[in-house]
Amino acid sequence: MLDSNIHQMAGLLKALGEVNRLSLVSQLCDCSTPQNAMCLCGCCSVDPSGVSRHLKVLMNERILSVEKCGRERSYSLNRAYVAAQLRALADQIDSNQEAS
Amino acid sequence: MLDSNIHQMAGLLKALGEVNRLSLVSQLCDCSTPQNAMCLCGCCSVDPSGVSRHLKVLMNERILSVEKCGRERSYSLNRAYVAAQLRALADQIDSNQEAS
DNA sequence: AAATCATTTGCATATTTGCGCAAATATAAA
DNA sequence: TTTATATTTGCGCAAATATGCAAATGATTT
Repeated sequence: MLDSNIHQMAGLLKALGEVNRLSLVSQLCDCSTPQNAMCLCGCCSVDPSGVSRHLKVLMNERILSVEKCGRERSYSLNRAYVAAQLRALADQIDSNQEAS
Repeated sequence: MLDSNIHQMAGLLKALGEVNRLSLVSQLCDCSTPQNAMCLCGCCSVDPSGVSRHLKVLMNERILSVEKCGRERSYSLNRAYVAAQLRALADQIDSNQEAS
């Protein structure tokens, strides 16, 4: 596995590997429509500023997308991208064994 | 997604989401035979005690298995388990969208 | 314009995490 | 038994992280 890929993948996994952030992702995963931050506050025990920061981390890893709607911001999960990354890693783990 | 599953999954992702640990996993992924800790030191810039701690974290998340061989311990990647967990998450992300 | 609502940011703090070094432990070899 | 090798653990430290609160910002409503 290439070094740059390892860094990128580690960044993605680290962003997902925090309970409150994964709860946010899980919540967005169950919604077909984008959700704003206030609404997302309900699913994890963190105040709005904390949620805002977590969403920012998820954005930086391209896990979420935003759309501005008036004074709210609607977040949605980049399903295809995240799923593809996870499957790519799973595929490597499954199939990459070589001699020695 | 169930709360206990979120914690478990977050633990797995957090363990994988650190560059040196993911490098260790990547290294083990490329080997068909188990590797000992000294050998694994080469793939990340961490001293033996650090590697030992990282391996312990990965063990706690069931990502690796050990086998004692004399004074060495041979580590191997639990390919099926890790790949299955990652795919399960990818599947949920792909398919779990519901109304509203 | 003033009030209100949603979100972000500065600040302080507590906790966690990764790290190296040195010492301890475990096991094998001389 | 002494020595050497592999691994783990205690300790301290520095950096990163998560969090809440209060203030700032942006945008809508009254």
